[in-house]
Amino acid sequence: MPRSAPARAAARYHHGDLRAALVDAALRILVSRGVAEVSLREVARAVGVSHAAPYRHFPNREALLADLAAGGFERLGGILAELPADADAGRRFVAMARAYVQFAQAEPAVYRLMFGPAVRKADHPVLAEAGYRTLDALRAVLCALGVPAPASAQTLAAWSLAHGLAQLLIDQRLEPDPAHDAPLDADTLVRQAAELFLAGVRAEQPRAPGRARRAAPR
Amino acid sequence: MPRSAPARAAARYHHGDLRAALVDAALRILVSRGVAEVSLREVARAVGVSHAAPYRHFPNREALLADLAAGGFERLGGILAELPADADAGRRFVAMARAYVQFAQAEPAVYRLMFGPAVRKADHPVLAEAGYRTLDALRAVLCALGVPAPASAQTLAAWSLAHGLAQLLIDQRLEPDPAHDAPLDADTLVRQAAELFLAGVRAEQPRAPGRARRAAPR
DNA sequence: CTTAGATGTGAGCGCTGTCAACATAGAATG
DNA sequence: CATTCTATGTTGACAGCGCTCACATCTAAG
Repeated sequence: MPRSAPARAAARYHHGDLRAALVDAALRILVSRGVAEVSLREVARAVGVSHAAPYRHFPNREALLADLAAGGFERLGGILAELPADADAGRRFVAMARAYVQFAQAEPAVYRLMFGPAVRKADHPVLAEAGYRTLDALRAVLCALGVPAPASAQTLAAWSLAHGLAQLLIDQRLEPDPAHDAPLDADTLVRQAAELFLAGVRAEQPRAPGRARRAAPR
Repeated sequence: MPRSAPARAAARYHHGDLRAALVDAALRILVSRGVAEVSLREVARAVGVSHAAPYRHFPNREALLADLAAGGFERLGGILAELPADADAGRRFVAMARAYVQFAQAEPAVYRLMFGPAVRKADHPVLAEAGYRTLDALRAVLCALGVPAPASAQTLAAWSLAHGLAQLLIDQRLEPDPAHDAPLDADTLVRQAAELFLAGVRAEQPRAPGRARRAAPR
């Protein structure tokens, strides 16, 4: 069966849009069988081209994975951008944390690709940029909460909390310890953690009248 | 040159303690060149045995990696256990967070192995157990802080914070955004994050009656 | 039409994990 | 001591992988 618009005949020498088809197949394999199974040869096989064809569109395997990661950043960015606007910045923060972790749980393999070491961001500056922009959404909410500096420890701590929670959840590190029966509802956990964080921010906030101690560490 | 005590002759058929030598060589390669370079054949080469010899001691590559991860848990457990006792539970908590992140930064590849998906804990229950025991140390400190349930959201949030911070740091996700010149001293960041967390815990604490926070801070 | 560039093919290299058959050493047993 | 058993190491092989090359084919510009 032909696979896309410009493909009318069954077997054509030129594919039409091989690059997109490769990314598509790779994503399917990534989601269903894990990153280890995403080989250029397997992807080529899935699309129905020769094993060397992908090299006309990607310099190497990592570049293909980087493309998948970039797609993940796009989806995550869209989700965070379309969160319902809430007057209460605190509720907005909690909602964002929940959406963030839910994304990681919905696409664990992609999430690992986005933030893990599989694709070195040094070789793919687009990804570093995408990461910064994702962080910007978080910054905006925290700014509305009254957190001063844009790259403050609070912002990074918030991200760390969400990232750590996501990571631990998708790597099954928070499975209920057999010693203590805890059903562990992930979403509840995220909400509680986010509120705990909020409590911390609000507790430290009043101490800054006009802003007391700013950067000046040590 | 002979490599260990029971090896006096230059080339013996039996190695003496090949298993330990393999783990040792693997760790060296892991640290110096990354997990991707840790191949059974390369490790065997480094030790000076044939390429199939490792299969007498490990059923597959993942089992060798699991051993490295277990070693990491042991070292981390030792570090956390030997933290200087401090009367103030809050200071103890901050010290623990710092030690935790410092370990991750000192042995990033091992840390990733310990908590990442490279080694499936389902196949290596020893690792899951080790993870729980590491968490126990954290639980103890938080318990001293007055956090009620042992598997409470607070405990998991604390772990998530430390884990996320460690992960983001070793994956270079917190590199100073070129847009904002922040030198980003990791240790300061960890301390601030930990104190923010403490503030949150203390702010939520008084709501629990029957026992106010005893660990009278400052 | 001609030709140049882009895109897909096929063969092949060296690497890997893993297995099976074989070789050897050390320990247990007679 | 001689024998046998078992643990351990070796050799050889297979399939799969990333990647590169020379070549084939298609598309489009001149």
